[in-house]
Amino acid sequence: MKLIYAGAPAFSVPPLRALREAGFTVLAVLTQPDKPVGRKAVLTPTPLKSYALEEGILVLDFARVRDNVPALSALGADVLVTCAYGQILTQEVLDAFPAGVYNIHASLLPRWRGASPIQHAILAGDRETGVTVMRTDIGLDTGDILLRESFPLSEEETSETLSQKLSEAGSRAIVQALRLLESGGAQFVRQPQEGVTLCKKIGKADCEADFTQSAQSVCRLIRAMNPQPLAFSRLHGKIVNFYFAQACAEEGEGVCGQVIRADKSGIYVKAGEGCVRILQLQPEGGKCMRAADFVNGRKVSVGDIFGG
RNA sequence: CGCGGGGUGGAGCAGUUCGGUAGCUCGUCGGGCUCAUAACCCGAAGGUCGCAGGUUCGAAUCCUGCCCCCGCAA
Repeated sequence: MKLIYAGAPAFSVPPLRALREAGFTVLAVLTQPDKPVGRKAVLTPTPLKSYALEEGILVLDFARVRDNVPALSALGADVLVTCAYGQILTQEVLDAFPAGVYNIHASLLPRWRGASPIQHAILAGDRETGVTVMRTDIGLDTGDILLRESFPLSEEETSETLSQKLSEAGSRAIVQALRLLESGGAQFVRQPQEGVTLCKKIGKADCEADFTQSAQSVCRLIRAMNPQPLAFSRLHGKIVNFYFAQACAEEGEGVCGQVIRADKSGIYVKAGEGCVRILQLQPEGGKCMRAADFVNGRKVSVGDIFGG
């Protein structure tokens, strides 16, 4: 079975590797054009493109796939596998693959259709998550399900660690899925009407910690936004990004967002319910550091208030 | 030329305005106290103050050029 693989972020690399190791022929990799990254706006290829180039795979990085259907068809692939590709496919694109278009999605559909399933599963405190391989249709992650792989989601997981696990699960799932297709044993299940949730792309504006909420919620936000784009708050008028924190029961006088204890064990911030023990953070303009170091440099002390 | 912060012993910072023997907290090592300790007390080691040049009797500090790190925005 010959295929074209579409993706972009690091998340999409392992499944491609797995498909090739499983013996599938990857005719080309479809990805996003290089984008300017960082302060110096250095033109940077997507992780998937870098991998493809190293492996000597043909790379197609159209700004708009929909305008390049003939070029895709010309390769003669049976299927298109997509994984966090980042472009909406048109019917014309879907029709260009005789054996169909399949997507690896990082949630248990129909929950968390959309752009940020991993972050939202953590934000919502889901107890379970996983990956879904579905037959792509014209809707937003609405296609029929071929198979899913699920596992428990602990309160320790960050988007980074969860993303790795899901990427590995997705690798196993897509290989299994394509084998089912080849053998003719594929069975599709329509997505249920119940349990549908949507998630949009996450921006920095969604990352500001609200200490009037429960400590658990704040910690979920921090875990969901680690390592990108990072949950934050303001202290003395400057932005402070949070890397790691734990909810705890520390008691103390103060308003929500106020520091009730600060020592080498962490910075304890009073929340709507419970207390957020910050363990690792990064001041605006500075490097990521342990809370103990931040306290050491006298950048925060008991009574200071986050969120001002 | 998108806006801004920063480079000072192993870590986090002060000192730079108004040049004059390099300081604080933590860590490390040694010793002490203690049933014990992440607690406390005493002591020690450890720094080309990002790099280069300039001004000066004297530069972390003033002037010029360069390198590197980071936040926001894209």
